[in-house]
Amino acid sequence: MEDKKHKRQDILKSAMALFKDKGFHNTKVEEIALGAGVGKGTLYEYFENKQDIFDETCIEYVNQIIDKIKNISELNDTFHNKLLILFNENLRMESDITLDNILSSKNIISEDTIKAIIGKIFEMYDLICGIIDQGKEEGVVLNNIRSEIIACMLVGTMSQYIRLKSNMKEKEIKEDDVIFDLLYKGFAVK
Amino acid sequence: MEDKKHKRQDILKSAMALFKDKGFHNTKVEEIALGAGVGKGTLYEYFENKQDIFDETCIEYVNQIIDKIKNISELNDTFHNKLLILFNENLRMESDITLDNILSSKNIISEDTIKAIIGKIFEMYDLICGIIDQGKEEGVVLNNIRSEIIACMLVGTMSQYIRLKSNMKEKEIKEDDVIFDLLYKGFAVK
Amino acid sequence: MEDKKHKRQDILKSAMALFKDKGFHNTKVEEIALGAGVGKGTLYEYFENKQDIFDETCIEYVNQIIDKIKNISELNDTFHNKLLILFNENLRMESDITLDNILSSKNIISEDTIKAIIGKIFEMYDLICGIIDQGKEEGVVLNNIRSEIIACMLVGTMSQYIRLKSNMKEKEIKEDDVIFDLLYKGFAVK
Amino acid sequence: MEDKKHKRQDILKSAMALFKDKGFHNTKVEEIALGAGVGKGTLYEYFENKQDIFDETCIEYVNQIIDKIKNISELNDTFHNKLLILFNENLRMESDITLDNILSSKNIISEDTIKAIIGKIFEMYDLICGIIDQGKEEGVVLNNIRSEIIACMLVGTMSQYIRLKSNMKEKEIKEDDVIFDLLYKGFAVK
DNA sequence: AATGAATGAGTATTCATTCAT
DNA sequence: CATGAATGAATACTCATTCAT
Repeated sequence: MEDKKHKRQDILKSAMALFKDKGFHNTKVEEIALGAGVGKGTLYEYFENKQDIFDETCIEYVNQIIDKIKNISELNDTFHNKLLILFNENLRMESDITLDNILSSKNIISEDTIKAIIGKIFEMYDLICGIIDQGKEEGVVLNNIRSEIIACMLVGTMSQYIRLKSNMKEKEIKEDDVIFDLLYKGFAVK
Repeated sequence: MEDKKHKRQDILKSAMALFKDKGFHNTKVEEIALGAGVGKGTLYEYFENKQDIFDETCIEYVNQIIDKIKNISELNDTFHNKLLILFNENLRMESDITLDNILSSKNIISEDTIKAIIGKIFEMYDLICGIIDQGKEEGVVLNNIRSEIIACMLVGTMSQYIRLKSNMKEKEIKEDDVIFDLLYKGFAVK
Repeated sequence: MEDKKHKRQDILKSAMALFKDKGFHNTKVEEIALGAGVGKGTLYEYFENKQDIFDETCIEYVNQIIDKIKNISELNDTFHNKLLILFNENLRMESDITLDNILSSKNIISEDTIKAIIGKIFEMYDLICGIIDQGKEEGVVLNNIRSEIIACMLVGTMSQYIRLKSNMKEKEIKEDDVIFDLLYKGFAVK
Repeated sequence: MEDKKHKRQDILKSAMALFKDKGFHNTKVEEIALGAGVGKGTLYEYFENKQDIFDETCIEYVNQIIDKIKNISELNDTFHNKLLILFNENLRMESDITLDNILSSKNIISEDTIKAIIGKIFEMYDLICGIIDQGKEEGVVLNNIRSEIIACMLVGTMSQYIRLKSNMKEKEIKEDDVIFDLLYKGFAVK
């Protein structure tokens, strides 16, 4: 039974790597099997079809992201530090926390899975709002603005900053703390 | 000659609509031809292959976005108003200005086209930085922060806000001016 | 247009030969294409799928049989001679006139096609009953027995006789006129 | 040992039901195992492969038919009554006594099994000829006609009548005794 | 002896591309 | 120039068979 769960994980792992690298249509079922160290037919013992594998891969990926944020939000630390950790974590992952890049494969994922992922986005926002609420309690964050809106700015800016860095590797961009400061104080002259 | 250019545009237009709606792999060459009102073989008179059509479609799309931003930046108006127009324009398009959603089809676009698009992203950033520089001249925007970084916050926040709105249609979110204000002043308690 | 109809016929002809020889499941689509002198993909220009080809093949085959019987029934000849021709025709074809051997592939043919074929069996019976009615008018065939029942004996006996001959080639069986006589007079001692 | 024979029978029984219902290619080995209440692997303890199971199933089926005819022929009764019983028995089975419907799966059965079945057809004919010979001795059946030929008419007519009944369920056909009479006296006007 | 998880050979079908008209 | 009929390479999926337990 343990073994069965393990093989399933192997398949998902192999699939995730390939889907990330080559996309859904350019990944052959046989490659997934090869990567997982099992036979082609075995995939169909654990999954309905290729689509099913993709959907589960998305869910799995999304869950990993959620888990990371949850861990951060449960830390015994200040709002500021949690934000810092969240930021660095994302930088390290070289992916964004928005989950939106998954939704960009809308024409591939099944309706049900899309709904599930949108649900996860809610969940993620809730977690981040929790962190922001802590900031409000600490008296660090403005009280009169809905946390969702602040979360939106945080998430958007962070992920955009990360994309900018990865796209424009030639131009040196290392203003990690500048952008952080910007979020706190805005760009307006006081 | 005029006619030739025209037919080419028809094909690109048909292709863009289909690619947006169904993605690259789910769009059949025959459908593109049908939508353009030409024969299947004709596509190959104007383009190398399906891949080529996709690449050109991306470039075309990107150019449209650039054009819009250029138009805005060339307006004879204040920094604040230009930002407002940019924001509303994007809201209206229900797509983001980041071009990143195009880059999410990395495994489809050819290397060369990706480079071209990244070039366009530079271009877009330059245009937005131009607007921000105007803000600095007007004394409205902080002078001691690189414009790229501010642009990054602007672009990221705007697009994230738009995504949030489209994903969570049930939850009423209409804090358009709140988020605008947030960018100016940050979320920190003064 | 003529050409198109022609190619369709080529495919059906190739398919019929292969299906007769090897059955549905042992006949590969590629073989049908090869036999018809066209590419694999071409089959799908003219037919929905393999199943469709099979169904059409059955209908085609059935129509050929019906045509033969119709031709015989429309001859300007006596009941007896028509029966003789029918009998010899079947002997020559080395298949039976019952159409039932087609219905033996029940689990292969689609519902609709089965219905169509059963309809054809009615048609065939009607034609044979027509011949029998002529016999009644000629005063050669008993008037007080439903023609269907007589047709049943005719068809059954003929086809069984043919099967017997083909299965038991070693044992000499050449009582063609004996069995014919038997049908007329029965086996009872007078 | 008893147990071994029993399990073998279970498998054949399950297989026969499925093959009759769905045909060879649409019956999965797993289903046979399931129906027999054994594991998939167990089938291969008792049979070489799926083909082998099918062949044995055919033989089994054929033997059942032979047995029935043998039982009838061994009855202590008149020719006429034996014929009547044979006829009704077949009607009840809703299948024909000809074994030819088995031979219609020619492309599935192995060469050897086909030979075996043709042998069985001989056997069956011999049994029916025995019954007919009894009729001759009783002075009821014409003496100057080979029994095989009469058997051929009997078998062919009976099975055709049964097929007709099953195919044309809507049209009422209940001339069981009429067709019986027809065999005795033929259709000719005296 | 009995099992069923694992396997991969085998095949129908799709669709971008070609080229004769 | 324009076309669309013809093509076959490419690939997801099935299922009989094996073999470690």
